[in-house]
Amino acid sequence: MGRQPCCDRVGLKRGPWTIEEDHKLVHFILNNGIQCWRTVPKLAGLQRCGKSCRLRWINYLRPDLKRGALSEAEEDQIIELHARLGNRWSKIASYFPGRTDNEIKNHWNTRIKKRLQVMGIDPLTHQPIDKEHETDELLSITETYYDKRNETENNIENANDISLPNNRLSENINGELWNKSFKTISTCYSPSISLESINFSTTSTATESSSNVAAAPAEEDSVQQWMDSIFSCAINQLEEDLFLLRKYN
DNA sequence: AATACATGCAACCGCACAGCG
DNA sequence: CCGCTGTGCGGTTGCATGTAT
Repeated sequence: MGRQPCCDRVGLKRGPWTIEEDHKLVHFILNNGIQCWRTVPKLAGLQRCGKSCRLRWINYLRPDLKRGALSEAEEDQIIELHARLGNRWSKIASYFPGRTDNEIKNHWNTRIKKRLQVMGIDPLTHQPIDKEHETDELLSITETYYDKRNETENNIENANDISLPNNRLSENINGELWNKSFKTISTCYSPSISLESINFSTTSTATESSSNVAAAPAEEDSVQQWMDSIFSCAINQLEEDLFLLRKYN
């Protein structure tokens, strides 16, 4: 016995939405809100299935949607998030208020992928495509970089309470590359940040962590947000380093 | 001007998962 | 624990539009 279809498809309209349908859906949702998508088309007088209505609302009709092309800065952030999160488009979209997962996914598939390929980067792995021409040293650094980045980011993601850095972060933030990155951050981001001042410990308690976090540039941010900023900065720096290494090797 | 091909994006499909009885 | 339902997600498709020949 297969799964039942989400709705009775007989007599339901498919394909592009008309202006009249859009008006009906917007009018209904703004007046009644959304209790159950399955009932929305019936109550709104639409010959569509609930799923189709939901998609239309989320991807096109929501009033808080940001229109227009994605900026280069947004593209860069998508690349960085994709390297961390993979094809988890909804998760990536959550970093861009007013943008939808569908929009970001489409943008990735149609533009960013090509941009990365032109740059010689595999969009899937975010690693250089042509490894034959890389030097051993560069390959080693690249691998260390990605390993440490993945390990550390996984630890952050897996931490029970994302507001506290009481995970095994210190074990990962100890390589030379990371030291270098944090030094960079301390100059470009905030002079008060250093590995010493952060002093993440596997045994740190919530209170201890909070006092360390107080040195962070934006006290109102959660540690997760703060770490995101740090990683963003660190990753940019590392990518710049790799670029220079490639250039001069 | 006509045709073929490429591109971008809205929409659909099927699956996974959470919540509930 | 199990089955059903509703929702959300990621992959894919198909069409409209733009560009090249």
